[in-house]
Amino acid sequence: MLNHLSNIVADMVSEKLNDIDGIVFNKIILQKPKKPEFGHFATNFCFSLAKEMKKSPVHIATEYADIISKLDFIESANAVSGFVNIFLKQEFLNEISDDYLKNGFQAEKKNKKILLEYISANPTGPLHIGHARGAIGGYYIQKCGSFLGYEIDTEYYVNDAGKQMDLLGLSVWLRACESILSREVEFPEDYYRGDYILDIANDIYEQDKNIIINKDLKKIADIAKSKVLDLIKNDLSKIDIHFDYFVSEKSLYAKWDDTEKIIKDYCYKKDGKLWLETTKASDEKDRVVVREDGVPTYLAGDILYHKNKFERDYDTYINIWGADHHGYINRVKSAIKFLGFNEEKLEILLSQMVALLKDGKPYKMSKRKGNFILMEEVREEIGNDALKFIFLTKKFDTHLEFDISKLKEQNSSNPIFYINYAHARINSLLEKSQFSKKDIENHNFQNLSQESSNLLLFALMLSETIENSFNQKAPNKLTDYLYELSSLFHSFYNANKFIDNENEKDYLKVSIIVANSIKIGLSMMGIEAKEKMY
RNA sequence: GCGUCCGUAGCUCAGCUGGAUAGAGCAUCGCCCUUCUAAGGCGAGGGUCUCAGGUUCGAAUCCUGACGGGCGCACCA
Repeated sequence: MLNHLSNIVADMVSEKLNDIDGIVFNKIILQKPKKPEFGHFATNFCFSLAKEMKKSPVHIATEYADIISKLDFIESANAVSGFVNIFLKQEFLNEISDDYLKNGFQAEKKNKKILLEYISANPTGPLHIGHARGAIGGYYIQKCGSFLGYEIDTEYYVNDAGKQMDLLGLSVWLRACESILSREVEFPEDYYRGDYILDIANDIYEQDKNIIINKDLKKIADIAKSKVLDLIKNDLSKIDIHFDYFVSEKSLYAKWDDTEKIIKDYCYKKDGKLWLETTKASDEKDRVVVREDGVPTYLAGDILYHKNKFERDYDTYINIWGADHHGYINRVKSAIKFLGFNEEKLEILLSQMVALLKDGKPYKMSKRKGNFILMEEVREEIGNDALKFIFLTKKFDTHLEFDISKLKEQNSSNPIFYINYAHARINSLLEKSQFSKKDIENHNFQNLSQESSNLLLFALMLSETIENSFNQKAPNKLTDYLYELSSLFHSFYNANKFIDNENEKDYLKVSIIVANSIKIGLSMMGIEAKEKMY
């Protein structure tokens, strides 16, 4: 069981109070106080008890602080205007630290299977910077989830059916006609531009020129799709993203007739189309699933896809969608209900749009016009680590604003450098010290100052930070934590000399724990902590 | 118009299961390298938490209503 420090302490305090009083404390919630002098932990439960007990919070706090301070792992517990501020004993901190150094964080299996679907960008062009948020966010969710003991499979839904595929085929063919066959062609307004279209055209022509000459659009589209998908996979592999499954939309349609039978009670015909009564669930209007010409709509594909997903029997399904799809949630959830599945198992995370600026001005991207910024382009410019970190510094549902020009000049102002720097400094201190790492790890704290115990305590709170971040799907909780931890360390470093200090072993043991937490934290983002900065 | 996300320092954003003096980065201005990595630290200035009501011992946080912005409102994906 992954036992978080604040839980351990809260449990022991609750238990003690239950023993002496009629009131049952389920669990006291401990907070990290704003100021270090308020203690290692603080709790405000006296405020909520005041009404029930008909006593003033201050009175209650005084009474309980006295009891709490008698616990053998507590150094002191003080009542301050209704709060109880708790300081832990050095021996207790030592015990927790040794456990951390020896066992790390070992999460027990949660026996919960999660299917995480993310990115699922249409295979009509390489990934652009707007996709990066979902991509990196999904990767993060997967890492944290696995760390916490969930079993997570990842999946990419490939929209390889419909009009856009026709358009992709046509775009490639037209480019081939223009550039290879030197014919005069007229491009429709909304065709796909970009160099990759020409590359694909060239490839196909080299492989079998007849495909182009005979204008075999179906075949062209088919080849183009798989080539684009390869491009996407290649971009993703560079940031270490790999999927367990790719599911093709096209391949699902073979089962449409059977599926239609299951939901037929919720369907009706009107104007030659088949409608789904999604208003009977939670939607605002009914939706067409099959058009007059017999071609199923995109929703039909999603019905098939979610049927397919739910038949695979996971405990939870997480989809990460772009926020522009939010109107789609009710439709899909309605359909899942009609199929006889529990739609509450589906959690949809909307990642808000990334608004791009260029030199302070709004920068509009359009895939079809070809004026989009590729994720790969930015990755090459600023590197894997910065790309990943930056996209995780904000909640999914915050609108994110990036200035492309600034992003490209990221240097010392980039927080990832700051965090790595702390890690590298610790590494360097350990090299400088006359004591071996083993000596330091085996050392028992002798004389922890308030600053050092504060730093230590914060470093020990890594696991609960990851859990909170995962549960709330808020990656910024971890990036903020790592930044703050690094900041505490840098401060401490500047204020204290480590080597040849009488407290050298104390300081270095704390530092090892800080470095561990930084390392594990960064690994959740697929970033390797640096041992050296130069 | 309806739905949805949001509105906190000059800018980008934390803080939101109600609690101690509302925080950070960037930008601006000072200070700290004969001392372990200055890609660092310390300090200063900068706020009517959009507005108006309500709930309460206590509201940036919860509720209602305005106002302002992004996105969506397809038989496109």
